[in-house]
Parts: sequence; structure tokens; C-alpha cells
Amino acid sequence: MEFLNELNEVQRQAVTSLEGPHMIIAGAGSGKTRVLTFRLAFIISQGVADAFECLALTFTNKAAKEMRERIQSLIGSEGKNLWMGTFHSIFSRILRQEAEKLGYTRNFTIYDAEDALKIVKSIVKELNLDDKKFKPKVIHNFISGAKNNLIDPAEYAASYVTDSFTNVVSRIYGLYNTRLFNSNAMDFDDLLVKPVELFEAHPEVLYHWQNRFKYIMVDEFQDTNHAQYVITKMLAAKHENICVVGDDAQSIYSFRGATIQNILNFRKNYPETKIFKLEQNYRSTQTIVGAANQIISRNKNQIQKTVFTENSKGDHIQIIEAASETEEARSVVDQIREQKMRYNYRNKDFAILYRTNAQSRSMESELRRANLDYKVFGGLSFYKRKEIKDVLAYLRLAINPQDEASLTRVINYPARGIGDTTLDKLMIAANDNGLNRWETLQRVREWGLGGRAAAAIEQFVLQIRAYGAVAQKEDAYEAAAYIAKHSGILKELHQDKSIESLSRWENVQELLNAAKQFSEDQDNDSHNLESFLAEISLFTDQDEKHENTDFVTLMTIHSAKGLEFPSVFLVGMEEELFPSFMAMQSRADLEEERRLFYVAVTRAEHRLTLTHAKSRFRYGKPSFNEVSRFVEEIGQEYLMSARQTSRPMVKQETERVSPAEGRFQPVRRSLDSRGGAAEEIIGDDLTLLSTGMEVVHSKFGSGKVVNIEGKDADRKATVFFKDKGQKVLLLKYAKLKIVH
DNA sequence: CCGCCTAAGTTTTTT
DNA sequence: ACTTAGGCGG
Repeated sequence: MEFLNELNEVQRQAVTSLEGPHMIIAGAGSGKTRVLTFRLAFIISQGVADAFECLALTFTNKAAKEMRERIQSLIGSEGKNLWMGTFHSIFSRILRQEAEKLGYTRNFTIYDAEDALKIVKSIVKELNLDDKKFKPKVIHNFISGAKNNLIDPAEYAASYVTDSFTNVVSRIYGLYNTRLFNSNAMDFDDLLVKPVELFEAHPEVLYHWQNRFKYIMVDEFQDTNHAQYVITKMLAAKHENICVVGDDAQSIYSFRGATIQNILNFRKNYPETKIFKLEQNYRSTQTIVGAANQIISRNKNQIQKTVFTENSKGDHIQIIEAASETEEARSVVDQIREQKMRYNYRNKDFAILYRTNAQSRSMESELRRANLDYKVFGGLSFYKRKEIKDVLAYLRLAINPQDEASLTRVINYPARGIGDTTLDKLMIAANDNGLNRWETLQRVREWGLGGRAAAAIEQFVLQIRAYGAVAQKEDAYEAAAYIAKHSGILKELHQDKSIESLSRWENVQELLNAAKQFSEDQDNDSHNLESFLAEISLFTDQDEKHENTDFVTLMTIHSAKGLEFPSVFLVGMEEELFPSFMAMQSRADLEEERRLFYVAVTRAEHRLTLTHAKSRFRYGKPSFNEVSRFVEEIGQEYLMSARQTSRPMVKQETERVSPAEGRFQPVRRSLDSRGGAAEEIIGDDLTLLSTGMEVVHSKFGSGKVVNIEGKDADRKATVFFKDKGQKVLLLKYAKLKIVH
């Protein structure tokens, strides 16, 4: 029990007070994760409940994994038995056990956003609707919103149709659900909706799980939506030992249906709730905590609390204005170099945070040029890549051939002579006869199809059945390897000799590697393909191993939530970008942006630098934006004086863009006089380009010219890039820079 | 049915 | 600036 001595008074109370409903309001950096993990460790080590009887719901896989590791370090391998994971992963697990009761089978497929969108698109098309007016993405957003609020199609039709658009949404919502059901598939939202349906329709099932979970904890409660609220409430109804942890000031997911209302409802719902406020910040300097408090105090909507720290005052917050995004990136790199020297920091002590993923580019190219190791988090994850989704579609069909999204994805890939005309006929057959796609394929001759097309389809059906048999017999790796090979995808990628195809081929090999690891992992109860797919369908965190662990972190502010770094750079502090132009319409939107700013600022332990660029390329055109209003919301007392902000300690101050001529510097910067360490860029006059020259590309990095062809506007160069392989670039667009 | 070309949209955040 | 969808010719 000596670990309790590591806690302050409030933390200790929050850890040891167990019975009944609890709400822990945890300010940024106040040791929230520590309290959660200690609380679980306390429950188990005191013998209050068994690990199997504790449920801890987190927001990300990463948070769950980290928490589990920390608990194991406290109480040992017993920690493995905790029910701990994201809402989505925990409830998909329960749903698989109970699938038959809802008319699904346990091997149901989970549709990601792309799969779901495909289904909506196909319905829009079948209904002959104009997809300009009824954009599938927007429709799916509406459906998702309805699901998050537990509004089913009937209720939607009865109470939420207000105009022609919602009328269409209503029609599509019902059809969409049917299509998913017939595909034996659930989307992300269903993983939260279906448990509620299950518990309502089968009280005995609810009873079972209620009894099982004696202690329930919910992390990041401010980011839960209505459906998540209802599920936890149902599950907690028996024991009412529910502890929610959150910080209203860090609620940044309302766009996804999260509602702060859950915190308010919780107190109403459980009047005897014990409330603990963790207000002492252990993470950041007084400057950072003070500035953060000042920022968040502008929001009208919030729970009163006072975050304070006993840490030292620390450095002032630095603000850097740059002429362009390139200059912005350069100044960040300069700062990183300087801070590394001055404070003995390593790469991993730095994070560069931004509002949108697209902003990583300029930062990446400057980091690469400066030879600083970095890692970009987020963006498109491994499992969203086309070649991976293609292979997965075959694997999913082997397990669940009814899966329409997968079926339409690969029925003619690699090409086997099943074209649009054939597919249209099948679609009509399906709609006329109330069949799913797989069923129409089995009876292909009944729809007036014959000859080559019908033969190709019969062949395809046999192929998928054979894969199903392999999947039943072999482990995940054997089955996946067999299917990847026999589907022809590997061959297709191999035949195309381009570097892109090679990298795709390697990605598929990597997927097979993952299957191999899964098959060999003794911790898994089952090693078959079905279990492998169940595991990876919710695996969105790409926590691929990076051989080198000392890297600068680049990520969106959203994905930085919960993390901390000694030195943080918050870039792109401009109106329209942050706050986003999408979020400037209402006070509620703006307040969420401000909370996001609060989250960003509170990631920093010792040093915080805010940067903004006077001009920045957006949508291919330069845009000129004012400094973000958020910057102006920080009081002068926390800021470094204007003189100091410019650029301390840069050797050659001379060649910086002078404001007079600096309007449009970034594009035509033919000479860059930074001497010394960095590579010397000798120019961008591409008429001088010839084979053998070394060049730098904004996206692909540095490389060597291996060939040049065409002339004038059509002049193309083949370049072999160190990191990205060989590319053919049209010089008119490529903006290559020649390196000496 | 496939590959090439043009046009349009994109960038708010993600389980 | 870059990606994707859709149209058209082979």
C-alpha cells in the first residue's frame, strides 16, 4: 500500500473512496491517470473486487494500453485480467459474445468510415438522388449523429424530419441500417447503439453484465456521447460503483457527438455523487499554468475550479512571427537546435502541434533538411491504405461473405471481367428480390446473366468459399498468406514495377507479418483469422515500432491530448486556421476551439512557443491571415518581450525577409545565404537541371536526378529519393530545389 | 474493360 | 498543391 504515499490529499481520497458514484474533475496535469491506475490497483490489491470484475473505459487504445502497463507495474500480472479498453473495443467484445441475440453472427464485420460511406453512396445512387445536393458524407454524418443520440430510423422519421434534406436522410437511414444488417456488419456507432438495444431487449443479458462489473471507471468523461452515457448508466445500475473522470475544460470532441451535458446529468442522475477536484498541476511552470487559466476563463460555459502549481515560474511564452509557412518551419527548427544546445534537450523532448494534419508538411521538410529525427502521428494509418484494405476485404469475405462493402471492393479487383453492367444487374436483382449481394451471386444465372460474366462470378464465389475453408482450418497467418497470394493482389503489385507498387507490396507483407505475430502470440486465446480481424478492425492507433526512439513528435492537438512534453511548439496560430474558419460561426464552436487551445498550451512542461505565418499556402493559393485571437488572449505578463521574440542566437540575422520586400518570398527564393551546417541550396532555376544533380523536394526530401525528358512546359525529371524511392516529376509543378 | 485525361474538391478535429 | 472521381477513347 505504500504507493498511496505518492499521492496528495485529494488524490488519496479519490483513490480510496470506493463505494457509490464518484466524479473526479481533474485539471490538466493534475495526475489524473495516476489516480485512475492507483484506484484500480487499490481495489484489486485490497481484495475489494477481482480484476475480472472491474471495467475501465478509455478514449483511445493508447490510453488503455498505457494504463494497463502502469497497473501491472503496481500489482503484477493480475492487471491483465482487467476489462480495460476503449468503449468501442470493450463493447465489440461483448457484442460478439451476444451477437445471435441481435440476429448477427459472432463473426460480424466492423465497418469503418470508408466502408460506411460506400454503402451510403450506393444507396444515394440507387435512389437516383443528386449526390451534389445530397452529399453521402453529410448524410452519413446525420445518421451518425442520430445513432450517437440513440435515435433509431423510426424515431428519426417521426420527430426529426424538418425539410427535404432530413427527409432524405430519414429514408436513407433505414435502408442503410438494413444493408448493414444484411451484410452482417456494424459501423462504429453501432458498437455503442447495439449494446443498448441488446440490454433493452434482453434484460437477462444486462443482468449478467451488471452483476459482473462491480466497479466501473470512465476516463475522459467529457468526451463521451449520449449513447456512451446510457450504456455506462445501464451497466452501473446494479452496484452503482461508477467513477467518472474528466475535465470540462478539455472537452474537444463535440463534433463527434460528445456532450458536456453528461457531466451535468451525472450529478443530477446520482444526487449522492462524491465529487473530487484535482486542482494541483504537477506538469507545467507557473507561467504556463497561469496563461492557460487566463485563456480558459474567457469561456462562459464551465465548471468552476482553480488550477494551481507549486512549480517554478519558468520561461516566458515565446511568440514568433514568420513571413511564410516555410519560414515558420525554419524558425521552429532553429529554436529546436538552440534549445537542444542550451538546455541539453533531446529530440524526444519536443512536440510540434498543429490544428490540421495538412500543416505537418512544411515542418517535415525543414526537419528533414536539418537532419532532425521526427515522427508524424495521425494522418492515414496503416490499416486505411488502399492495398491493405484490398487484402483485408478478401480476408473479411473469407470470414463473412455477406459483407457488401468488401464484396463490391474486390469483386473486380484484380480485374476478372465483372464490369459495371454486370454489377448493375446484380444490384437490381438484389433490390427486387430482397437479397444481399452474396446471395445474388450464388444464383447468378437467375438474373439473365450468362456467358463470360456469369462464369467469372461463379468462379469468384468458389474462390471466396475456398478462402472460407482455409480460414476455418489454418491460423491467421497461414490463411492470410494463402489468400493474399491466391487473390492475385500480391502478383498485381509485383508486376507493376513502379516504386509505389513496391512499397504497397511491402505494406501487404507487413500486414502478413502482423498476422504472423498475432498467430504466435501466446497471450491470445485464439489464433484464427476471425480473431485477428476482430482485433485489427478497431486498431486505429498506429503504434508501429520506430527503431530510433529519439524523435521530435508531430501531431494534431487532438491527438496530443493526455500527452506532455518539455518543450512545445504550437504552430499556425492564425485566424481562420486556429480558430478554424469552420468553427467561428457560433459561441459554442468558438469555445470548443478555445478549449482546444487550452489543451495545446497545457501539454507543455517548461517551454511553450507559439508561431504564426503572415502568408500560407492553402488550397494551392497563398492566403494572408492575421495572428490568432487566441494569442492576443494571453496577457503580456506571460509573454517574452517583443525584442526577444524575433530570433535569439541565430548566426546570420542579415538575410531574413525584410517586411518591405517580404510579401511573397517563399515561392521565388532562389538564393538562401544560410552558410555552414545545412545543405547549401544553390538555386531553383530548373532549366539548369541535369542528370546526376542532387535536388530537394518539399514533400519527398532529397534525391538524385536519374533522367530528364521532354522540353519546356513538359519537361520531366526522374528522381530517386532517398526516403521515397523513384518518382517522375513534371518540372513545371515540382518546385525542385537544386542542391550543390 | 482499361488507361488516360480533365475537373472538382480539398483541410477541422477521430473512435 | 495534391488527390480523387468521372468521362471518354482505345
